[in-house]
Amino acid sequence: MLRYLERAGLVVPRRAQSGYRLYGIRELNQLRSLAELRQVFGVEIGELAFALRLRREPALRAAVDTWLAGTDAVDGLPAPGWVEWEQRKHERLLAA
Amino acid sequence: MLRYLERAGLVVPRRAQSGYRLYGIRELNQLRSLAELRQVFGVEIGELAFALRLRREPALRAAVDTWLAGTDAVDGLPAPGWVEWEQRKHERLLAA
DNA sequence: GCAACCTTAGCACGATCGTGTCAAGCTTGA
DNA sequence: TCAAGCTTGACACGATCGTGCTAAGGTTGC
Repeated sequence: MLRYLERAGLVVPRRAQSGYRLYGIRELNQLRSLAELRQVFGVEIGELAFALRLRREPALRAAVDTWLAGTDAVDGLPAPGWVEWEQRKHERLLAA
Repeated sequence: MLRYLERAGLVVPRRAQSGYRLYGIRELNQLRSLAELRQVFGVEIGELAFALRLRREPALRAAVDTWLAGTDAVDGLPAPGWVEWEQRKHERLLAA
């Protein structure tokens, strides 16, 4: 389990010269609050790792933000007839 | 596949009275850029859904931000001896 | 009215997740 | 030196992901 979290980059302990993992209070706190996050919000490990990626890769963050902006941008609009019409047309073309 | 994305809350088309899904240009754009996100950045569907959750649930966002702040906060510190010692002690106690 | 298309529900199936356990070897402390 | 404890690598195993397909039935357009 600890090695799994380490591979995910979430809780990475220091190493002694011998290679032993050194879990300090910092890591213990991370482990405790991670368990809380999972229990309270149902956050998966991969999801938290993704949030970490978002924070470390600005390009990814920008791309995701852009995508999400397009998602909930104009949500309450009534469907204009032409959209429905366009939709039919595109559906036909979607065979490709 | 489309129904899967819909259940994930990522691409949710309007519905006709009959129940038919109405995919307009907006949804087609979402689908296209979603495919690009996945291909370019290796983003999984669940991960994007999580980013959406982050944007919609402020409490979750705050909790995750706090956790991440603790993760990469003081990363370059040399290990003080007492941390190593504490680590031993806590390890003994971790049998519980 | 009928063919073509949509709906949901459900099963299948390989891939990955999350976790545990076992084997073989290196480290450490008394 | 020797037992206890750590390391990595590997396998196992249920659960979920991502995707496709089929079945049974409603909608639509000609």
